[in-house]
Amino acid sequence: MILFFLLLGEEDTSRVIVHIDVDCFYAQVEMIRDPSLRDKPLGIQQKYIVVTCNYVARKHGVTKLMGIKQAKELCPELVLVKGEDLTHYREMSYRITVTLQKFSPLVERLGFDENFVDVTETVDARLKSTFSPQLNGHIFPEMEIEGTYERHKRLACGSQIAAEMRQALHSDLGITCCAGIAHNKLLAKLVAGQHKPNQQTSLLPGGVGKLMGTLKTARNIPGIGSRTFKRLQTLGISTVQDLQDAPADVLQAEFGSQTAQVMQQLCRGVDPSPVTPTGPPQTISDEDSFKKCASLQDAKERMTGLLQSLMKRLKGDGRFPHVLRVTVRKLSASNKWTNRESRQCAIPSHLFGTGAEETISKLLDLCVVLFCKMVDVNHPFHLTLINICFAKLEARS
DNA sequence: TGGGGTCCT
DNA sequence: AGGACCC
Repeated sequence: MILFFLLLGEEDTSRVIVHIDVDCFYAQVEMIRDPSLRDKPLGIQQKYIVVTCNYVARKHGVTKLMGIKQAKELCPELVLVKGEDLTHYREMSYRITVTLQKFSPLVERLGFDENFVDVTETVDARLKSTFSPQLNGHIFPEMEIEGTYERHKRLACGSQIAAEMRQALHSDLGITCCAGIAHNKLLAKLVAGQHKPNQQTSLLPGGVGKLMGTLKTARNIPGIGSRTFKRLQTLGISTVQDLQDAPADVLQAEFGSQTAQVMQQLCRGVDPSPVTPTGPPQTISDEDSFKKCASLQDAKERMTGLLQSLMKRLKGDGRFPHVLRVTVRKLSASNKWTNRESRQCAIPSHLFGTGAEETISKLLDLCVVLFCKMVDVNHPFHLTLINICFAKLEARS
């Protein structure tokens, strides 16, 4: 049946995808670590930015990525916890993914605080035992339709599984989250945001157009980033409706036929991309930003610190990296971001054979070589960021 | 605007 | 090695 429709170019609406989006993730982790923070306005601080905050702080108008100064003006009682060290967030993030993997092996991470889960097979298995679930949580669009639940058993079953996932996250880890349930990743993610925090929403197939219509601009479609959006605006395209109405040949001329087709599918709520299980990380990196680094000595001290914390993470991972990359950001007249430069080299395997001290010192030597390919240390320089990345992680042979 | 990540060109 | 995207 499915194959027949796909051969006719119809989209596959038979999957059941759950998107899990943790509420104000870093703030929750800190509130779990220190429950006395629960009823206080809390912001997580990285450098001079509040990267996220709890809902008490949001009531006072504090938002994500707000400057400390402005946040304190809006909310003088704001409690700030430093969050530059991601260790605890990373650990909780993986515990969340592991918990979700008990429901299906098809779990895809997106950042530290979002996961997609394809529960199609679980739904099919449950529905075989002639059991008719009620829909759990909110429904989009919000309206009473006769027979809604009967005609959408698979969605209702998915919503029950989502509720069980959220219960497991809460009882096992103390984490609250939102969930979106729909027939593809795009729609599951978008619908999850309809009721926040700590709630879940299921999308009826008939509500796709309305859901896409809630987006302010095409920029709000995941997959259409700032660069692509600027190019669209060049063509006079700004809203989702503009994109839906745009002639295919106009988009093809600007973006090529493949990306043009993907964009026109996305703006209609069509997303055939599979949930791809994430597996162990491809890279392990650590970075630090600062006002000024202007000497090789300073850079070496900073890189040593980064290498020390990277080595601890590597021990937990169990694999060994075969590539080392150093990235710097130079203080630049104009472009604050995208002005990073990087150099990489192979890591000789024997380097991890000896003690940690030895290893770090040899890695630092490699870092200095890479660093000097980007920075003329005989000339004055001014860096604002250094990143060290381990890549090509493989089991030791 | 942080401190991470992914994949593609 | 850089660029786009995501959080």
